[in-house]
Amino acid sequence: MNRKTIFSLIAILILFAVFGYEYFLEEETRKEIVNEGEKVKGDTNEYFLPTSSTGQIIHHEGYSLSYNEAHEQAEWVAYELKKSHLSSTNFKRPYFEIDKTVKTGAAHWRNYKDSGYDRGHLCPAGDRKFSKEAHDETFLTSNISPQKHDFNSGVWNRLEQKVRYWANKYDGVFVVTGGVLKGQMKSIGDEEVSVPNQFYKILIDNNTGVTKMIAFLLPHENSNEPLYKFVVSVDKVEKLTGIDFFPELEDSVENQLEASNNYKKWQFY
DNA sequence: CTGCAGGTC
DNA sequence: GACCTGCAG
Repeated sequence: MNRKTIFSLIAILILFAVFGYEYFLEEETRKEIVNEGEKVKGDTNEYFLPTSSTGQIIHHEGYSLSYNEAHEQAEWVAYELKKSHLSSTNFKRPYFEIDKTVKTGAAHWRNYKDSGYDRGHLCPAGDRKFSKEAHDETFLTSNISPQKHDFNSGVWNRLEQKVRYWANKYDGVFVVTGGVLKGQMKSIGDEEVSVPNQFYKILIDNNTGVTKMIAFLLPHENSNEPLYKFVVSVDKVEKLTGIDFFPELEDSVENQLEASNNYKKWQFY
């Protein structure tokens, strides 16, 4: 074997090493963005996860969800919004992507194209701005529900901003949100993604001493009414959705908090 | 912040 | 389909 041949072989080996390493890095990146959804991540406050009526709970890095295949969207999305998560950084919006960890197949964003409905985030991108990965992860279609644009950019957006206000004020809140997937609903796209007639959002906070809860139930239409007018008991949302929201709480605490629609512990202004 | 539409490659 | 820019509530 002459010297030229040896150099050629070494060069080829180096090329394989470099490309192999790059492929490895890409694999790692993919796992970060769309993990296998098998483990509860350290950042997920499992204690507050609701039950699933569909048997398909998925854990991502930045949020967990229960996917309802019949309606092609999550029945709930849950995550903790810590005070330290609040950030003013501005990431460019990525493209919506099918959530491959949904074994029954998550909806394609094409269902929403020209439907007249927004691809409405359940876990808002604005709540996951502490990292590019967490932000982009909210653009999985398992985190999306059809929403009227006026509603999404209006009263729903106001509520999401209020949640950020409370996360800052009360040093973090745990959030569960979704559409009410019951009754007669319109649907959009070839996969017939259901359009909920109501959306709910439930908050729990145990960071400031006494555990407190608040639940909102909003008709799927824009409104200029103040947000407190949409407050309901957690029990009411449970009856509507068939979901048990905080099963791990001690029963006496759970029963008392979930029956109440008193929002005096939550400061609105 | 919340999003969509249109044009290019 | 991916990517960019512009526009709207």
